[in-house]
Amino acid sequence: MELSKHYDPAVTESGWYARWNANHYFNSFPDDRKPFTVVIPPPNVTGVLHMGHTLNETVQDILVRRARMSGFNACWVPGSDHASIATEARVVAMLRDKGIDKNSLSREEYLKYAYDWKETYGNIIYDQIAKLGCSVDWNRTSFTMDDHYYKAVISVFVDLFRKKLIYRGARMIHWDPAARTALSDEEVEYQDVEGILYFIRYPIIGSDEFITIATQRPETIMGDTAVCVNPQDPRYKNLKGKQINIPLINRQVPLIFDDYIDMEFGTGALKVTPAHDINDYNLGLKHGLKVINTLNEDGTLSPAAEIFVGMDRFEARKKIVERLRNEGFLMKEEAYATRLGFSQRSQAVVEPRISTQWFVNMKPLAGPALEQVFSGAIRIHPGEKFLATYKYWLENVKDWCISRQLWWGQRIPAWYDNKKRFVVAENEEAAIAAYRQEFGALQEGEILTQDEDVLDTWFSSWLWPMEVFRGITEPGNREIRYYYPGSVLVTGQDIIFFWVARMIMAGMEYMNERPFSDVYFTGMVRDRLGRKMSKSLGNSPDLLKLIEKYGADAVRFGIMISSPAGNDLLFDEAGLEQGRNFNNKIWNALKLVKGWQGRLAESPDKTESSAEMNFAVVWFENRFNQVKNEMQQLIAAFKLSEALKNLYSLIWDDFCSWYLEWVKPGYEQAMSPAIYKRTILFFDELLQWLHPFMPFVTEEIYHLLKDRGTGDDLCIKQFGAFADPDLRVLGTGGHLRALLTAGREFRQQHQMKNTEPISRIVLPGEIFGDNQSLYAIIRRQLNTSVIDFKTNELEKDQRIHVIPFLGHQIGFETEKKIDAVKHRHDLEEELSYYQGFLENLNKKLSNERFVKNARPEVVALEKKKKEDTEEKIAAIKLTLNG
RNA sequence: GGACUGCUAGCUCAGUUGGUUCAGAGCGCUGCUUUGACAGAGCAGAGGUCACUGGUUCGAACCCAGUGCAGUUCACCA
Repeated sequence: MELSKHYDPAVTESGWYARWNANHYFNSFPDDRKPFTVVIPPPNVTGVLHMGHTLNETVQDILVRRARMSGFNACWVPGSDHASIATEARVVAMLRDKGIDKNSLSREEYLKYAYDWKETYGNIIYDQIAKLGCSVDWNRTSFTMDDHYYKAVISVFVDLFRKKLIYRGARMIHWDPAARTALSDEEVEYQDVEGILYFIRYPIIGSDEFITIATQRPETIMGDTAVCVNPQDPRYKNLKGKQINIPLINRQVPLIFDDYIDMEFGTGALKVTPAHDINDYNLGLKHGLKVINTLNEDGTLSPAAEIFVGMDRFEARKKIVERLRNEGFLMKEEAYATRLGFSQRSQAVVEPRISTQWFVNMKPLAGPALEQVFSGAIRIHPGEKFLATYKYWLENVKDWCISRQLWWGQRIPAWYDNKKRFVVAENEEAAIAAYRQEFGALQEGEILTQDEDVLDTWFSSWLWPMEVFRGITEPGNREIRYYYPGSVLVTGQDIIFFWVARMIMAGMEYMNERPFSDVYFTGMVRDRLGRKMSKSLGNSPDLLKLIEKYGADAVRFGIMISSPAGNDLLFDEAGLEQGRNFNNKIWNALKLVKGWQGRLAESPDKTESSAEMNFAVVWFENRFNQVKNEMQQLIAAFKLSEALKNLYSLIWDDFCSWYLEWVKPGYEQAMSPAIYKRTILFFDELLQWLHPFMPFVTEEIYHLLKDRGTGDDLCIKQFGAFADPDLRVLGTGGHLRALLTAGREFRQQHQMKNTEPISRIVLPGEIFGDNQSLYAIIRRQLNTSVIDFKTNELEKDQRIHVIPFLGHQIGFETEKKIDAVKHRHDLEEELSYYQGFLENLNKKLSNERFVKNARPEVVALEKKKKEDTEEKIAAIKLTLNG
């Protein structure tokens, strides 16, 4: 069969993915093998996979495929997350485009639209996961709003409520005015912004005096219910018992005293607005102040504000500043650097707001989660970066606000009577029963009404490692017993609190066991210049287009090769190009090896060329063992990028550039069948080791290399055992390569083409021993027919070019005269380097303190270095004077 | 403001318990090479005061202290 010039991923990738699935290679069932369980961090159904997902999925696939090929029963569960706020925002926007107002719909009608949306986008994401080659078990696809999953979330809510770990109460929470819902602390992102500090004077009642306060938020003065100063502040001591008038609305509020006030800041006087600031709220509690909420849910001013009612808060700020200025209350404005909280999903500026919400009491859950990580039961990679953050968060964890004023999500299972008394139960029927028990029978005509709100998405995601195996809804079932706990969780470091810590809490609470043994945090994907990927910068590439252009293997390669463990990944298409070229390199090696198939010698091999005696074969086998050992260690330490680099270099340099050249038959020569067979085996195994990283090209070439029986697919081929490398063989290989390089350099310097033979090479015999196949390599690679070993008889002949080599001398004899001047110059430079080196060694060895204090091995090593260097110097001198 | 992490070749990063065959890799760069697997390539090569300043040590990219810069994260000072 004629093989194309370049490898073409498009034709092979879809075909192989379909075949793997048809053969159910990715479907897992509990059996006698050890499980290797990975649950995908479920992407939001709101959109498409971005490069961060691509990195995560690739890492997971590498680990899962490797486990599958290492005797484990690998199970990778795919799925998606309903992402309540984000999806609701998208669906509402979609409806608006269609001219439909969400508020005109019933809950049921709305949810129908939302589910349609989910079907469309969820499937796009799954298609991308497949295109990337991810070996997930599609039969296990889970969604956080599946029926059983929904039930699991509800039952966990009910259970935690009964355990008094969930409560309902009025608290100061973060309010997203755009999404019109409460948020958890984690969903608020702070940004430094340039603000203005306004100095406003408030009239003191019963005098002509004023007291000046400083604020960033003049639009909240209508919510002021006090002005506060430090009791130690001499400026204000005389104002005790005074009332203050709020400008514009003329409301009287008391002047209060509290240590909390920093006398240095601003004017040392604070306007207290308990409804709109957490600190003011606390002050209000302490001093029994009124709470006046001047903002509506959407961020406009409420009737309680009295003025500018219905105007947006930022617009109102401008107007109020204007009026304060006109009416003489605004004393000055100062530029002020501050920090504002933004909603992670809607980007709206978050408002502190007092509101009745549901909360999880986190402290009791945090303890075991902390212990799991600190005892080493759960290992975090890379540890040093995240341990401290993890610990701090858990030790200072605050209660988790879990209710959201949305429709897309699990509806809170609480039912209220007319008097707002409530019961929590799995469903309405149970609620009625529970109600009767707690409050007695319902009044005639009275009904219980379910809470309108839904739960935070993360309140469902935290059950993911359990409920994908129905561990909550069918506790103790066969699957949860087999697959739980999972092996490794791969995710972005940005959701360590949102998800990872909470999963550990839930796992400990409901399984009394960690949900996974290792957590591998990938970095953030940035562009080539280190900027975050964002839509507005247009630097976020389209995954499917990249796969179309380079192939999925190249995308995987490109993203892994530049992704050192735990560091941010600077995404650059150059890496993908490197991956594509790598595909092609392997493809061409295939073409070369296939070409030998028709040239196999008919007679059995003679001893000299038989594979076991052949230096190239022996050397490569050991080199491969060396890399296998290195890779094993690197992968165990989650250094996947390093492992891939080693393998890349093994294939490209050691296999293609050295090994294949060494065993390549000469022009019109036959190929040794024994060596051919070994070469195919090496190739097979190289593909196998590469397969987890680049599954498509390896599977394709594996099948082109040789006819395979049914079911002999690389995807499920089990790794064999491997030995430690023989270091002596590796050493000799290194010398051989150095010799060949020296020969090439010699040719380069003297403009000798490869076709022009070197008539004779003189080598010190002790370096390479008596392996004939090795000398055969030297002869062919350097294009020479004669190798002599009489180094001490190197004639003083213009045609002999003598160079120092590993403390010895080697000579190249040619037909033409060589340029001796440049040669001398190089040698002299080399000589002076070694002389300097020797001087240092001598200095060190004559230093009594060194000889006395250093370990004996080190001293011996230095002495050996000295001897070697002296030998080298002698060899160079001999050459120069020779 | 606190905490953490990093600073090694033009770029991205390795460098395990301190020992000048240890200053490395990939990409990029420079030169040469085109009938025989591969120009999506081959071969050869150039590039670094290991952020800075001190200290410990016979010896420091590596350990310690300080400084600078960058990044991450936490924090209620209006």
